[in-house]
Amino acid sequence: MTSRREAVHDILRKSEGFRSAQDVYAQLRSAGAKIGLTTVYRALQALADGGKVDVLRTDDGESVYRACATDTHHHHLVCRKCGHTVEVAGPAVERWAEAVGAEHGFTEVTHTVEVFGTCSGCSTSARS
Amino acid sequence: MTSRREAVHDILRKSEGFRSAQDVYAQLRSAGAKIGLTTVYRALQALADGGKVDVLRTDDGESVYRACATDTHHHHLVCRKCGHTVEVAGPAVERWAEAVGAEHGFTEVTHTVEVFGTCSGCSTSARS
DNA sequence: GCGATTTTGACAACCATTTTCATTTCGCGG
DNA sequence: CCGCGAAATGAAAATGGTTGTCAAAATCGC
Repeated sequence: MTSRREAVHDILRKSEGFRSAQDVYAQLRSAGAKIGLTTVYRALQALADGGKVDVLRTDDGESVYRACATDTHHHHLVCRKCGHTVEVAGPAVERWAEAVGAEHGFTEVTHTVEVFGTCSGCSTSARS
Repeated sequence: MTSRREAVHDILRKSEGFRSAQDVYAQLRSAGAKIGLTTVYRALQALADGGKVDVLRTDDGESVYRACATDTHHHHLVCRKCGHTVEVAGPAVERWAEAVGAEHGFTEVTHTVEVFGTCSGCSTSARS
């Protein structure tokens, strides 16, 4: 684990929601770190490859990253307003995906699931 | 519904799996149509906005499109090898997403789900 | 300390997608 | 059919997230 990867991982550990490479880079630079954008991308990729970080694609096509709170398989419930993110287990989804795959003769079935909503904090402030 | 949008929609209706804008453009041009890449993108966007076409983002971040076989809410089971796609209903997923959202105090809950696997055709040929 | 290997950073390159703007097409009413 | 305003189009330029390149720096293991 090199110092740059550690710095990148640290930012994600201290963040609550998903962060883009551009975000992480901007934050590190404004904190005075000497790090290149390419290095940020590569660090994020290495962290993701090592299972330390989750990646998802936004509607815009950009990759965003979040430090894993748990090693177990999980999904994300993300506030569409503030980005607040909760890791959730999805046993019902796993079962459904397996069943649907089997029903149509598919093997090696994998799935992606993301859930979006408005969190209680944002619902409350939107009303005031 | 303009002639360009109709042409684009036609390509998707005659395709089985998801197609990228670049694919659709290449096919239209090689069939002799005089159409611009930008127009393809805009036609796809209009079709998606009108609910006639599903969009999803690939792992590469590229958008791909598929004509909707049904107006009802559905998900996709996609072969990772050949692109063969089946539309599937997911009542268990809907219930789970609602429950998970409610459990964490979220409102206006939406979800994205895609399922990937190797279809029976590809499993069979991979073995030969 | 040393050599081999890996990582880094700045810059260039890539590529899907969107913007710009002049032109064409569309849809409607007369 | 014609005229008109609005919408759509196409080509070229621009955008911006991401990756490749390559020399230099850092790391690793002995």
